[in-house]
Amino acid sequence: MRVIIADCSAVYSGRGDSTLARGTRAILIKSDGSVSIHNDNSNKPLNYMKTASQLITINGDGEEVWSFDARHELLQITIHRIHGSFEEQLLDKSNEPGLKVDGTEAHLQQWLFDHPEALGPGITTLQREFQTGAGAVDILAVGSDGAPIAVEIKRVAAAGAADQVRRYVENMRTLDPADFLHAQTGEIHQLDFTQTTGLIAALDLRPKLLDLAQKRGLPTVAVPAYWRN
Amino acid sequence: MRVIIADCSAVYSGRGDSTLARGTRAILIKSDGSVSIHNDNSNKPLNYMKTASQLITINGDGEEVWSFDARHELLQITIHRIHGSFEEQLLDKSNEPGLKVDGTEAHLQQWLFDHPEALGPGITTLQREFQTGAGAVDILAVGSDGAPIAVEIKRVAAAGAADQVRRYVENMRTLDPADFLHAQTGEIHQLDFTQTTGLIAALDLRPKLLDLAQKRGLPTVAVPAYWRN
DNA sequence: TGGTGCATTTCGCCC
DNA sequence: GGGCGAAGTGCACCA
Repeated sequence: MRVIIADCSAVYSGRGDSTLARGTRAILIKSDGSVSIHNDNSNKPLNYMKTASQLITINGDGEEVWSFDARHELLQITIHRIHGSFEEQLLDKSNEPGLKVDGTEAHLQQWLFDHPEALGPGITTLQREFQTGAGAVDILAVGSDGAPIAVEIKRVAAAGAADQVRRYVENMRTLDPADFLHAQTGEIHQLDFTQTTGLIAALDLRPKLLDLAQKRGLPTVAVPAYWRN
Repeated sequence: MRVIIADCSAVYSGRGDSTLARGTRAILIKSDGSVSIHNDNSNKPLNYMKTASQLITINGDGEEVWSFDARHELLQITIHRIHGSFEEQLLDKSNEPGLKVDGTEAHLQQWLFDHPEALGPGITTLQREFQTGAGAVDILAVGSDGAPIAVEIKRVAAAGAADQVRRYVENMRTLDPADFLHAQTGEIHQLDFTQTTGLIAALDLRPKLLDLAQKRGLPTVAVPAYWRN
C-alpha cells in the first residue's frame, strides 16, 4: 500500500459527479488498484474508487494529475504539493484470514430457528430462507393453529420491514397447499398457505415500524439484547 | 492523522462482535479519534470505530494492546510488531470545504419537479417532499384527470420502492380533499385524495421492481441517463 | 456474471 | 438529539 500526504484537489465523474476543493489530505493507493482520499475526520474517504488503472499526466500549471480510470468512472486527483509519501508491504490478499464477524442477522436467524419459543408460544420453525416468488422469507414457521407464518428477521427493523413481510405474505397466500416435513421432529405439517400471516422479530424495532405493524395487525417480537446468551 | 504499519490482530465488541487474525496491516488514527484497520484490498477497512478514547496497555506476552473505547463499543488492537509509523498534519476540519456531489436523488427530484413532462403526458407537479402520515412522498403531482399522483423517485429502484409508494398511496387515500395552489401557475387544484395513484421514476429500474410494479398496475418511468442534459 | 438484500452499514436532513 | 431514508452506497451470497 502506498500512502501519499498531499495538497490536492479532485474531480470524480461516473455514477454521480463530485468535486473536492484543494486541501492537504492522505491518499491511499492499494495494491489491488483501489484509491481513496481521506481527510482527518471519520472513517469514510472523501473520494474513492475501486479497482482502476492509473495514468499520470501534467496539467497547464505543471502539476501532476493522477487519473484513475475504471469502466464508466473517472477520478482525477490534481497534486499541488506532496508533503510525504511512503510505501509499505502489507499482508497479501491470499494470506488475509479476513474478518470474522458474529452477531449478524444470519446468526440471529439461526438462533431464532433453533429457539422458536422466542418467537411466541406454540410456534414451530420449519425452514430458513423459504423461497417465495417475491423474495426469500427468513424463516417459515407454523403457529399453534397450524397456519404458516412468514417470519422477517432484522437487527434493526425500520418501516420497510413491514412492507417486506407484507409482500412475502401476499405472495405466499397464492401458493398451493403443501405437506412439510419437519427435519428435526419428523412431523408432517400440512400447510394451507392461504392462511399465511406475518411476524417481525428484531433486536431494534423502530417507532415507525411499530406504528405500521400496529395498523396492519402485524405482530412484532423484540429479541432481547442478550439473545445469544 | 497517524498511520501505523504493523503486524497486528484485533477484537471488536459492540453492535456486533468480530475477530481479526494476525497480519501486517495499516492502522489509521485520525485526529477526531476515529480508527480503522486496512489491508491491501478495497476501500473499506476491516475493523473500524468512530470517535473513541485510546488506552495503551501491555498484555502477558509483553505486546502493546491499543484499546479504543466508545459508548457500548470496544476495539482492541494487539500490536505484535510495528513496521513503520508516521504522523502528518492534514487539513483541519474547520477548513475542509468538503466534497460537493452532484447527480444525487435530490437533484433528480428537483429536475423532475421542473420537467413534469418527463413523468408522463398531462402530469403537473405540485409539491416536493409532501408529508403523509406514512412518510414523505418525493413529489406530489396531478394527472390530466386531476387525480393526485404520489411520485417516488430513485436513482436505483429496487423492489422496496414499490412497497414504499404503495404505503404512501394507502395513507394519502385517507386524507380529506384539499385545495392546492400551484406556486408557479397560480392555478388551484382541487385534490380528491381518495383517487390517489402511484408512480415510480428512476434511472435504474431493477427487474424485481418492474415485476412487482406490473403485478400491482403501478406505472414506472425510466429516466434517461442524460437527464441533466 | 447479474440479481437480491444485509451492513458493527454511514451519513445528512429534518423534526 | 432521535427518527428517517439515501448512498458515487459496498459486499457477499446465490442463481
